[in-house]
Amino acid sequence: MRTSATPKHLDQTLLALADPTRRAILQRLSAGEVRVTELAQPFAMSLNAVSKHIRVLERAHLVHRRREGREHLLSFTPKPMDDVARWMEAQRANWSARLQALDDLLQEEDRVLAPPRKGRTR
Amino acid sequence: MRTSATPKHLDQTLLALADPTRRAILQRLSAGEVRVTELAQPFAMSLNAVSKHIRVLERAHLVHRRREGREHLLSFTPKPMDDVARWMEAQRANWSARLQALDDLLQEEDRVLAPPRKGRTR
DNA sequence: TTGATATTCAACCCAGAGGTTGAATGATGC
DNA sequence: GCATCATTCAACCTCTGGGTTGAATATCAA
Repeated sequence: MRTSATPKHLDQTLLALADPTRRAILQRLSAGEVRVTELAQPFAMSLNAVSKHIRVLERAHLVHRRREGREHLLSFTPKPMDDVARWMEAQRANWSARLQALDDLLQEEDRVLAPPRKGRTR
Repeated sequence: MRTSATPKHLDQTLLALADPTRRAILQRLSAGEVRVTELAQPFAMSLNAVSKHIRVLERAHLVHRRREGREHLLSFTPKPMDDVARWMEAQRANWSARLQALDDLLQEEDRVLAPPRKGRTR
């Protein structure tokens, strides 16, 4: 079934990561499960605002919520980040392949402009 | 002077990447310089829309523009992607360190709950 | 000059982010 | 049952993103 890495997924993951508050949340969460209120405490914004950020992270599947009574325990889910990493790696490969091709081309030009020295030039 | 990797930079880079059109543009550009019109051609949107996307990519320093007469030649600049990769790598390290700590803890608990067997329990 | 081409600028539209406040829901503890 | 605590839902505001169209700018070609 292969759920990972459709463009839509990438969009949501990257969008979720493109905010310092949310990155801070992930950082905190990567140290272990935290309750919503506890998580919100250090931020200079309302609990509601943090709650919304959490929803964005959930939508991107970067955060998982486990209900325990009235408390909601949040944890980090790294898989979407792996997908991003894979995309970036593919991009990097593309890029360096192009540089290699360019390099080859330049070397070819050199060979043409300055043929195997045998006197002759000049 | 160290320009790289302030949160603001990361925000702009990740935001720029969080759009399929812009990712496609980067893909195309990683194969070499392209003119704006040429670049816009395959997309089902106005030239102006593509022009705006390009501006977003420039703001994130993912694309460099070289003017040659009336033509603007665009090229891919990979450095901001490296910064993203570095952040993700740090995050990943954090995460696995936590898993390791958790693992150690569980092992410790095991040792406590089931001490070096010597009969005794039951 | 004049006309065509490459590109941006400007104004506008609509949807969605990111924040607020206030009310609703749902578990807990007496 | 009742007050309290943890959390979300709902409505609202403002700003920005992504798109449009139409006009402006700059270069090329004649």
